Amino acid sequence: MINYTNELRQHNLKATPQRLAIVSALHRAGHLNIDSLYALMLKTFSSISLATIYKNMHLMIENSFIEEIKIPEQKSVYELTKSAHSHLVCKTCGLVEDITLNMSDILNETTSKSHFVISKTDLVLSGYCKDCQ
Amino acid sequence: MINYTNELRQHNLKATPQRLAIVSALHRAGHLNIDSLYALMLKTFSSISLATIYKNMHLMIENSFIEEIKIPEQKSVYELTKSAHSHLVCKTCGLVEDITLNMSDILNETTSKSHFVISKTDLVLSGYCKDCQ
DNA sequence: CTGACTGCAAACGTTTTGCACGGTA
DNA sequence: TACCGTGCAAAACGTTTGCAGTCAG
Repeated sequence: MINYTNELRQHNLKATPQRLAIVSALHRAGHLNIDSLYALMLKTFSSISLATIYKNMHLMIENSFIEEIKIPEQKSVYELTKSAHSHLVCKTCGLVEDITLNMSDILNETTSKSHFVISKTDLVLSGYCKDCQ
Repeated sequence: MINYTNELRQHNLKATPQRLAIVSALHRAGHLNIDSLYALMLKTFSSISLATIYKNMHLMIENSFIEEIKIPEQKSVYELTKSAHSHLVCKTCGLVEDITLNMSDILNETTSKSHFVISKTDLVLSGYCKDCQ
């Protein structure tokens, strides 16, 4: 199990036990919504507060340590910040998976068809995972 | 101003004045969040209830008459269902615009890199519109 | 030692519900 | 006329806040 103490400090965040637990839960699970994260945390911190979870999520999002992913017809999930990528979501079981796709054609097409300057692309591909097809 | 009476009925929805007003507001504005929609509705229906708005949104989403678009760091907006397309969002002024992009390369790449069967793609391109650059 | 973090409880904003009345088909 | 839809008020829900005590650095 990786120790995130230094990473947290580099993002101006104190390495409290609760925070370390949140981060390593995200590391292990990949993607978690608030409820699942809270449920996981309760296993090790029986008295952790939902307020603590929310406060930490905001703080870590502000400091770009984690990111929120909004998903159609599902609750948002959170993940540790990594290099840009897209998401696969299973409509049946809710599984969320990362996938790295080449966006350059899309961005070129956007530039030629609009007057927007794009700084971020969020792509969610919904369908059915291997097990649910 | 287009009359949506028949379209509503085709989707098993009675054409009430409130519902017609919601639909034509969406038609005119293109994309609206709940607050803006409610504010607009109050101009013509001074006693319309937020509960009515919510009930209608759900009903019309279930019947595929309208769709919710989830946007990073902004409130969701709603639009009349049209053929598949992506969205441009301005980080400064919040403007949401439709854009039709060719997704076939992305879908092919996804098929070759994963075991998901994709049925829907949601792409939000965030950046700066012509006026806000 | 000091400021930041935690847990609790209360507050808050948003969305949902139940119900009596009113309107569409 | 029969049912569906509306508006109101209350309830439920998820999230945020204030505060006193605790802990990391």
